[in-house]
Amino acid sequence: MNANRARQTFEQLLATYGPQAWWPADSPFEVMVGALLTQNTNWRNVEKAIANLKGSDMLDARRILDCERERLEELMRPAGFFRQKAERLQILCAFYLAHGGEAGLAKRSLKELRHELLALKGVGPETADSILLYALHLPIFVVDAYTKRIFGRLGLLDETATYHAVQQWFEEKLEPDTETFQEYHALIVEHAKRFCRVKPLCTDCPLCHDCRQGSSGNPSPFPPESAHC
DNA sequence: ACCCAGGGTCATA
DNA sequence: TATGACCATGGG
Repeated sequence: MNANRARQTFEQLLATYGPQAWWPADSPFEVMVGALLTQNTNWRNVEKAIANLKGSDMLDARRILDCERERLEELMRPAGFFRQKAERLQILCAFYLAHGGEAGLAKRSLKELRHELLALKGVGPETADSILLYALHLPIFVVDAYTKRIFGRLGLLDETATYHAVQQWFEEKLEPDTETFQEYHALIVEHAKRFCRVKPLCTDCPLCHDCRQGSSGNPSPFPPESAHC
């Protein structure tokens, strides 16, 4: 009965928030840029940086790679960590071009691509998996701080679990379906922004056992008494 | 004036 | 392997 908690929570999130239509971007390349820029950074700031790039007609791997570092840094400044991110974005662009863009990347296997992405400076597990899932539409589950926080507080995961352990927990309980993985991670982020911040906001949280007690009389299908936001 | 954000790298023990 | 410093902007 506990084996389906991953699936049940997904259904509940989907019923609560509806489809999230992630990743917000006009192209796979823009997804890759966003995945790098959003590292430990509010998405609003990322949008400003991407708007700057678009406004200068610079949202292009070739042009970013050829761009003077200082100029690129200025465009990316709103996204924070702009010096390291400018360097790392150019590295990612070089990788992108070396593989023949999306068409070239699409011919390679998930494992192969993941290994190569992780070898790039500035690309860790979450960034790599975000690119694989949302830019290349490959079925891999993206784990972030929110994922650990939510499922940790629900008592389903050890909050200190490694990235790989958390990823496995989901992937062994769900069918390897790209659309589901895309929707699930998006829903986790949407939910976390509302209810699962560092300072818990335990009010009418749709996942939280304690919050659900008073809301209505419907018997909660989620047993753990310890579950809270 | 603090805390936080859709992480990752590197140095140190 | 496991912490800790560091990176930097902008909103609450």
